[in-house]
This record gives sequence, C-alpha cells and structure tokens, in this order.
Amino acid sequence: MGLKLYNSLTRRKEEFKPLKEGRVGIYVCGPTVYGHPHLGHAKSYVSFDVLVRYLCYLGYSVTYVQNITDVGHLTDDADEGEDKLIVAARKERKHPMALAEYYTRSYFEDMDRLNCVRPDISPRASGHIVEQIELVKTLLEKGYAYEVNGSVYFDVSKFDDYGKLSRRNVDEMLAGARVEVSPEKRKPVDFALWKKAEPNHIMQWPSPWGAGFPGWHLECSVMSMKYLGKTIDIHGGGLENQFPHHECEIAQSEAANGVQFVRFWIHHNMTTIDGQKMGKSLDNFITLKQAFSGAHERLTRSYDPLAVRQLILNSHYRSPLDFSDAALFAAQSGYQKITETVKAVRKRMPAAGKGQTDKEVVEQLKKMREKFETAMNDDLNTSVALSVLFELVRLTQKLLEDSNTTMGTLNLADVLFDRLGGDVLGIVKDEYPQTGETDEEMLDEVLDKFNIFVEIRSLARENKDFELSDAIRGYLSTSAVMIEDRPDGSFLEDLDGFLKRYKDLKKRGRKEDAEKYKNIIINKFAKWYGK
RNA sequence: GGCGGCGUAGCCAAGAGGCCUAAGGCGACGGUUUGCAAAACCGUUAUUCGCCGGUUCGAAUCCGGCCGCCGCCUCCA
Repeated sequence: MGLKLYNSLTRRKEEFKPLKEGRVGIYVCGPTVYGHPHLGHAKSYVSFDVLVRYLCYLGYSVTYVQNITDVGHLTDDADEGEDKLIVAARKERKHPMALAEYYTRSYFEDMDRLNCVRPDISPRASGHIVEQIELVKTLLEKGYAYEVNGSVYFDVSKFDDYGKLSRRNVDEMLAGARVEVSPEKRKPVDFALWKKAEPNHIMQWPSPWGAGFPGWHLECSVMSMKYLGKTIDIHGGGLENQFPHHECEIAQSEAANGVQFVRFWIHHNMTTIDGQKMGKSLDNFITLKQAFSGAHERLTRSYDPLAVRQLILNSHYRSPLDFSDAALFAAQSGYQKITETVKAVRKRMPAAGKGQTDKEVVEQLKKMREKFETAMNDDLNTSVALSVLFELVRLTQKLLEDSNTTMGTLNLADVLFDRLGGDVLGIVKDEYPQTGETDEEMLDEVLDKFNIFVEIRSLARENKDFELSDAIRGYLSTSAVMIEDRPDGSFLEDLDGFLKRYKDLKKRGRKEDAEKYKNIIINKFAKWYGK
C-alpha cells in the first residue's frame, strides 16, 4: 500500500502518485516576514517538513519550494489596506527590505532549531516582480482581467471554477459581503492582481499600468510555475488560506495556463493558545524564541525546540492544536525519554558483545517499521508513528537491561531510531552534545560554581553525612538544578536546560535579563558558600 | 446569516462498522533498584467514547435530534 493523502480539492484521501515517476514538486505558502515566527508557524512548517521527509524516505526525489513574502500582502482583503511590511517598517523605523531581511533570518534560525529541512528554493516575492507583471499581462490578454486607474483586477465572473476548492458560491458571497468594496471593482469578489501605488509608497515598481506593487495572491502562482511547472503535485498551506488566497491562486494560474494548477491540496489546521485563537489583536501569541527560552508569562519553563516539534507530531496535521504550558511540559518529558534512550544505546554499543543478533528482536523491529509506515501512509498519522517510537524505546530499554545484548542487536535498534525518529520525524538527532559542554567562558564559570557543590556533596556522601548531602541537593533543586547520582558519579543533570535559558537570553541580545539571571545564580551560591 | 470541523481517561491524543472488554504520551499510585532520591524497569489507572433516539446480528465509528466548543466567510501559518 502506498501513501495516501487527504486532498482538500476532492475532500477525500487519495493514493498519492506524482506527475513524473519518482519526482515530486511541492510548493508551500511561506511566511510574511514582518515579525518573529510563532507557534503557529511551527505547526505549519513542521507538518510540511514531515511530509517532505517522508516523501524522501519513500525514495522520491523532492523539490520543495517555499516562498518568502516580502511585499504585497495587504492588511485586509478589501485591497484597501496597507502592505504589512510597510506598516511594520514604519513602526520600527527601518526600510521595509531591511525588516524583511531581519525577519527572514529569524525565520530560518527558528526553523533550523525545529529541525525543519530547508526548502530547496526559498524565492522572495520581491525578486519576482518581472514574472508577476508578465502573468498580469497574460491575464489581461486572455480577457480574465481588467485595468482601472493604474490597478488591475481579476474578473472572477470569467472564471467558472472559482470556488471549487473552498466550495463557496460566488453569488452567496456577494450577498453576504461584509468587506467594504473598492469602487474600482466590477464585482466585490474580484481581487487585485496589481495595485497602483501612491507616490509616497515605499515599495513600488514600474509596470505597463504605472508604478505599483503586486497583489498578494500573485506571487505563489508565479513562483510555483517558475520553479515547479504549470501543474504541481502538491501545494500546502494553512486552512485559513484556503479562501481567499488559494482560491485566487487557482483562478490566476488556471486562467493563464489552461491546465490544472495543483493535483493535491494539503491544508493543515490551526493553532490555539490555552484554547484561544492566536491572533495579533488578542496579543496572545507566543514566538518560538519565547518558547525556546521560556521568556513568556504563560510558560513555566524553557522548552527544547524538538519537544515543541514532538508536541506538534503528537496530533494530526489536520486537527487543531492547542499549545498550553501543560501540553508542552508533557511533550518535553516524552522527548527526554526518547533522547535519553537513544543516548544510552549509542553509549553502550561500542562496549557490547560481538555475538549474533537476536532473531526475535529483528522480527519485532521489522514489525515496528511496518506499523510506522502503515501509519504514515495513512495521510501522515504521526501520532501513531510516534507511538511506534515509544514502543522502540521500551524495547531498547529492555535490551539495555540485559548485559548479554550484542552490539549488532543494539545497532539495529539505533538504525531504526535514526531512520524513523531521525530521518522521518526529525526528533532524534545524529549527535548529542555532552552535558555541560559549552562554548562560552561565562558558562564555564557558572558551571564550575555548581560543580563545587557536587564535589562537596560527594565528600559528604563518602563520610555518610546524608543530612548534608540531601541539604545540598535540596538547595540546588530550588535553583532549578538537579543532582543525579549514577553508578559512574554524580552529575548536574538539569543544568543543561537551566543554562540554556541564560544562553538564549544572551544570544537574543537581552543582556539585562541574562545578566540578572546570571547574578541571581552566582549570588545564591556565594551566599550559601559564605555560610 | 452562509460554509466547515470538533466533543474519547486527571491532561494531551490515535482509532471511523466486528481484531476495541479503545493505541501512545504526560501525570498519579503501587512494586523492583538505590543510603534516600532521580533515571530505568514491572504493574495499576475509560465495561466506555458529550446527551437522547434510530439503523444493524453487531456502533466510539453510520443516520436524526439536542447540548457544548471551535474555525473560515475580514489580516493571520
């Protein structure tokens, strides 16, 4: 059985077959870069990242295109709003392109941390103005568009299929239109292809209709066509963009090319925070940087980027996902369980016996892989796929308990972690840094201060002074630091996460907060040490 | 008002007519291990799937009604 995907166009799960044998072209609506990416972006791009990863796992050669919207996205769809970037740029007193560049970098940085594989092509809308003008010309020539006073609109009445994706009836929409309609439009549903720019508009380009800028929907049609061809296998995006954005893309592309635009439309569902819709107006969105550093009032701690990723994969991409501190916390625990198991098996492998591989284990692992693939083939059921990874965790722990387990057997488990947990789900890393390993002197200094206590405690334990050793551990735990006693010594197990917070703050340029944090740590210990 | 979705254990979340006397994770509790913890391991934690009817030999899964929640139709990933 091959991969089945839910196609929004037909509202059914369909067997996925690419247009060209063995090759897949996928286009995903990327971010408008006017702010730091938030948890909603994470759900979106992790979902499509897993799709791309799984297609690769199945052996397809994938071309993944994801645009960067750095111009032309108006603040409302009545075509009367301002460009989002210009609004944001004015607020920050920067050139819109400087702002776009800054947030584009921020976006890639956060996506890297979420272990999203970078798209093969990340085209910028501003870099494709020429092509966009060409498409508008084509639409005018073919009679699908009309020019009014320096702006060009798409004439929806000329395109019979308008509404086929969102199943909207154009006439009903006319009756229920709540948006203030631009008087230039012939019909309220018509949408802008090119907008005339006022002289003081910062981002504008010359065109046959005068100076202006492209309509928002145009870029996706143009860039997908340029890099993937007139008909693409998969187009992904958020459910909220199904209408009007994707509907308009279809109209533009199919009117211009006369062929089907997209074969599979894949839409992921939305994100809420504590059960509430996440929105600018509600001022409740959590950026990824805040989630990774814990610097948000709704969060009780910092979360590992891959724990955030795991939470996203815990539910289906077409289900809505509610981010709450409790849910993140649970994901963090589960993520650590997987991570610790992978680390343990890798640590153990070189020392394990050379004997034969356990046939029964081989059989179990094979079944797990089958279950995993069956789940993923069923419209990317990552929830079940993740459960298979936990089955693998349980099996591996059992193997580790048995001192007779051979290197070969452990290796097979590790391979499965790599392929399923790493290649496909992206929550298992190739390598994990040693606890406490840092690249900053300051961190080493702080680390040393903690380790003094570990040493003192070790001495106390040697003397069987458990009252003192417990007091030290108890004290450290109030500073969010845990001492863990293992057969091979005592370690500051949670220090890693604790220091990450300091590191994050520093990295993000929040020097004051980082400094405050650092001083609290050091002062606490100086005080204790002075007693 | 129009269109669509959801309601499964304390929490998150799969399952979409019989393999379900319902995966997996988190949490909680009991046990093994440990000076005590932590981690790990073992076990327990929904006779029941919002409520009420119906279809069926059989329903969490299909149909109808009701209640509750949410999304889109206006910018959002």
